[in-house]
Amino acid sequence: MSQNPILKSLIAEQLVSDPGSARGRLLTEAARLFRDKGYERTTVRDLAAAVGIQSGSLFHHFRTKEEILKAVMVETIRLNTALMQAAADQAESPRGKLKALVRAELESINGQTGEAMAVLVYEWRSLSEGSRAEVLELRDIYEGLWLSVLEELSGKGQLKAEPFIVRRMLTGALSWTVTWYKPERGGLTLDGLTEQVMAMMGL
Amino acid sequence: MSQNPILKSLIAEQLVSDPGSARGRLLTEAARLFRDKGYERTTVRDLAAAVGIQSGSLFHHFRTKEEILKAVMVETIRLNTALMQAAADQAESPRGKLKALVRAELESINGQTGEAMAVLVYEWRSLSEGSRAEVLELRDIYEGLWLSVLEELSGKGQLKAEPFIVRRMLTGALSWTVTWYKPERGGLTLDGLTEQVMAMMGL
DNA sequence: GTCTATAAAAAGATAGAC
DNA sequence: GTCTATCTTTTTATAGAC
Repeated sequence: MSQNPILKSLIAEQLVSDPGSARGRLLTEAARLFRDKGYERTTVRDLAAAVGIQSGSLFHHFRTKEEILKAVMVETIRLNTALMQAAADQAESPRGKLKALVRAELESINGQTGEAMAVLVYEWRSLSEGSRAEVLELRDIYEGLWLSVLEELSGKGQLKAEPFIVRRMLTGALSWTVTWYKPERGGLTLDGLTEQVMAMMGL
Repeated sequence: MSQNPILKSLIAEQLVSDPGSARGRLLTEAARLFRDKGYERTTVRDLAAAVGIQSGSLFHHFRTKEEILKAVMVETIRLNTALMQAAADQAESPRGKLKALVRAELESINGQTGEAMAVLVYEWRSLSEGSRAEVLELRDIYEGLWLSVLEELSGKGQLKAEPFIVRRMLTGALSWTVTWYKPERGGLTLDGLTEQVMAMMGL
């Protein structure tokens, strides 16, 4: 199992769980179930069965079911903030940076960690009030990354609408791809999809 | 209670429930609860309380809780197909038609029927397999309306990306506005938001 | 058409043995 | 760290009176 160097360093810093560990495997399976069935429809018995243990044993790892949801969200946003940062750093021009961000977010949503990204976007309501604050704080960092690139682009007159509105439109549009984009069949590659998104914005 | 003439004629044809009727009021309240708490977190007791009856009495109107979800979706898509058709018919040019569709969908999502539109988009997973077919059939008509306008625009060389991809991006982007767009505070009107969306596409 | 009462099942969580 | 067994609560749905 070869691992992304970014993921590797986050694991070393204990900011995300090793996918090979018991906790990591549970969170991976939880993300998949939460995306497919929704958090509420997923029972603790489903979660336990997915990693091959009994439901009672789950509570040795997490105090409540909601704590699992929160962990999925926190670790996902930490990982993806690092991924976006790395993507943006690779490019020089503002346009190149935006394209790299779009590509990276599409990859996250439709790739291995896609389940977890979808959970982050669509299961917000199921997070308890207390947990929201922590996730929100992390999300602000993530969004700040996007905004700084969009504002740079806007400053050069290359953006046709307001940066914060463009970002919100992109959030909706890119996350929605999880419901329809199937890279396996049909000729549209991730790069092709990225191009379409950029083209749509006249970039 | 003055009513939209389009809504009025749909009620007359018994394609959607009168919001004043018992059934109509229940569906309105159900849509609101389903959007705010999610379908699964909303109990039949919540639904009953929202219209001032006991939970047992609900089952005189609907056989199951899921039937309520399905009814919300079916009636919402019927109403909105009619609304989009009327909007598109008002404009002459392809660009004008697209703008009218964007405006109308934003209005639906963020206006009085917005709760129900959000349910349609975000509660799809909670619909039983059997019910999906019926809703899907109606959705195809709705989407066909958008596609014909986008293809017309594309034929004139005014669209920078493929019609079906643009539509899917718009679906995600416009429905996502329900999570952040607050017309009351902040200066952005619905027309302003519509302009931003069109501008983003270079239109 | 709504009420009360309750059946029947499902779900989150706990306790103690191994 | 996982198992079995079970408690407690919640939830959908039903039955029959009014």
